[in-house]
Amino acid sequence: MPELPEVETYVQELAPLLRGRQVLEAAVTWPRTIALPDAENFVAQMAGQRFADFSRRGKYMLLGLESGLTLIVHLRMTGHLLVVADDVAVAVHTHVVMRLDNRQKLLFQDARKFGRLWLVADPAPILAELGPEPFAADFNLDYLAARLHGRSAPIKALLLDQSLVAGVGNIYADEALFRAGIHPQRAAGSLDAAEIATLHAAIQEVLMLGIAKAGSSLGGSSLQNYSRPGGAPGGFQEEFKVFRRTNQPCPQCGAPITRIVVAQRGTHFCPHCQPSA
DNA sequence: ATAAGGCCCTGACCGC
DNA sequence: TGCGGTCAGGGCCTTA
Repeated sequence: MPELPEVETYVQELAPLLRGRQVLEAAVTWPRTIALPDAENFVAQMAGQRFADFSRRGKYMLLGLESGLTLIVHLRMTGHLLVVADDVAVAVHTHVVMRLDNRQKLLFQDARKFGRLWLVADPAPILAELGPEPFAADFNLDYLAARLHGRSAPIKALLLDQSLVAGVGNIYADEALFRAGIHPQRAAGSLDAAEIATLHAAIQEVLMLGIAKAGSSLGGSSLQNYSRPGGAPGGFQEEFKVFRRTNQPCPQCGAPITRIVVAQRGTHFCPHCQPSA
């Protein structure tokens, strides 16, 4: 599941491939992929659009078009965007094809069909519920403390809440909590000031490390399902400390990593380094 | 308002 | 080998 680091890398790698390119025609084969407008209007409106600028907000990719419209893409679990030559056979799970003006085509593939595309004049309503970017000034200790104050939900659940901080998903939530030495089931409101500060730093650090890895030409990315926009597979086994390392030794103390379920999500932690209370 | 659970999907995996 | 069942999970929706 692509999270902020992978989406950031995606955007950076897509930009040079798409900037200035015009969409000659679009086709949609799984209409539910298109969140806005409906698939028919999406196809009609995408024709002739030219890609201009590229950015990211949380896990959303924002592909700005010269017309002023924005193509928003959320990969969710298994979505991929890739640019291939026009004559490449379209693989299974390809739900959107956009033929470009340079004998290439932009594909959206998604085995699980959770990913979504929007074509809108104003991205703001789509992004309205997102919290601050993890590296922005408004994601600070005062903010985090205020948002955690009084909350009984497990801290892991709040880290997954995109309105608290945008872009953290299941992988980096587990990694941040491990780095901070905080048990994922701790009631969010029970964290003291020192723990909040440690967690705040840990969130930024694991995301930064993720970006460095996802962006490095050798390291590839984190995820089995993640592949580069050009189509080459990203590296699969990431050096995560705890994520999906059930029963493997903790890199800090050697205790076996434990897997539990928190907020309906598989959750991995070290019971020794992340004591429950 | 908050918390918890279901839902969408299908490839991977497991046990028989 | 084949087959049925279970699991994974981001964001959205419903329920309490």
